[in-house]
Amino acid sequence: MLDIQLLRSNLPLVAERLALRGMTLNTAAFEALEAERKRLQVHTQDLQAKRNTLSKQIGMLKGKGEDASAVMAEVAGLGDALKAGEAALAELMPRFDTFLELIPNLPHESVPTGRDETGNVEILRWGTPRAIAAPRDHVDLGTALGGLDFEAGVKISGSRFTVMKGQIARLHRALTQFMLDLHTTEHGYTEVYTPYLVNPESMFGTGQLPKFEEDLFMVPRSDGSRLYLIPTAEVPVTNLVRGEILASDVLPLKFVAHTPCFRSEAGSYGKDTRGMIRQHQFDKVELVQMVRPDQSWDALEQLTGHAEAVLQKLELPYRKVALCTGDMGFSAAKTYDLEVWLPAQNTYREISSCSNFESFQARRMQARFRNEKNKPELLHTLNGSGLAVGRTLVAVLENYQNEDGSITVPAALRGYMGGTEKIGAA
RNA sequence: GGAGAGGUGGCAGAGUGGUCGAAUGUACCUGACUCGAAAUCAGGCGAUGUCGCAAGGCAUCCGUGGGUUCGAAUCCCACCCUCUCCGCCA
Repeated sequence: MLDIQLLRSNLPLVAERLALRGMTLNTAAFEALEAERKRLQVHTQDLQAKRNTLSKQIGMLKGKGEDASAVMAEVAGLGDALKAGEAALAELMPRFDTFLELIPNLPHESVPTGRDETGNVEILRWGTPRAIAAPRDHVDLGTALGGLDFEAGVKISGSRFTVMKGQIARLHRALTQFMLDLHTTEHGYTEVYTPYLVNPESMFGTGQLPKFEEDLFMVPRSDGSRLYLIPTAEVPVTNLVRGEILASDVLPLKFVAHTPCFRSEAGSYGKDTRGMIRQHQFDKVELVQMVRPDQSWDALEQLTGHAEAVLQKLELPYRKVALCTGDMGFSAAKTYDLEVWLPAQNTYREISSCSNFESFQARRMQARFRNEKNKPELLHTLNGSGLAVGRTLVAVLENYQNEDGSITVPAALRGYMGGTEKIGAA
């Protein structure tokens, strides 16, 4: 959520920055709502003030044993106007809030301008793709090894679900353990285990609701309430600080969590239908930071580096891309994507997304800390995948494939694989 | 699921219809004392919104949502959560 004061004081600037994202801000609608809000609020609060003053007089008169009937008659006359004002405000404010809640974050000035993903800017490439003659994709490799069973996933649940078995399942688990250990022991993150089902308030806090409900799996409950399956650990972990006022010296907070992620992928039918690239359920190791506002831009570079370290230790070639204004997510002020090399697709594919949200999520969540003046101030939140485990498995299978269809286990993972050096070797 | 207790400021904890946004303690900030610190003493110290150039004013907030009343932390209704005991259970 944007700062309402910014819209009031500099609406053209906000509209201009949002235009970079391809969004047209309805400034006339905002100004009309704002004018109405101001009129109603001032009017209503004025009436409330009158009522309060008169009611206090009644209290004092009665306390002294004097007659208060004249004042009581006066305050009774306020009743209808007051009720009408309060009702009108109660009707208007949700519309006002909704307008604000549907506005995405403003892109940081360093974000490249562009309409869509073609406007993204490559920052760097790391590693050199190994020459593989006629590379096979992870579907062929995993199926042949008996470790990926897409048909079983379809039978049990439906499309976009996969079953992993044997050494492939273990490799998947090894990747998770490796990532968690790396981030906790070398990058200073605290491991957390969180719920996978969260309430609507949490989804609102990180920005998935109200605008992106169709991307989520929802679980209705018998009492009429609802829970949502998390689409990323970002939601439960970032919401740890929702409604909190933190002491300044606990910042920065750095959390890492491994969770399954659930996405309905509505609107992506026909995209990446083959294999494990786009699933309704996948595992991810997520990095989350809560920092002081003056440190969030340094933190974004560091956090991205932590995600890159995973790829480097696995010796997987990748590139780092700065998303342009038109390709960024709703809540982000700036995002770097890490894209891993997939030989069978002969291209780089997203495996991590690292963003600074500045105060956008914190304002929705009312997540604050006490600053030097001892006043509550919104903190900044960041997160990034470190990494998406399913896609990392795909990358390992494809980049470490051998001519005979076996998979060499990356050196960094062998300790997690009981020393196994090769999967599917005779 | 059943029975009971409880949810008040950063924390602890008073407050059962009228100057209560809320005693007190603690934490925190400022000052005094001190070479410095601790202790002690004095003062200050909730959040959000809104109006205003400002000084400052006003509104709202005592788990949440309704209701009663001129007036609600306080009374009524519903719900949520926490704790204790019982039942069930990986």
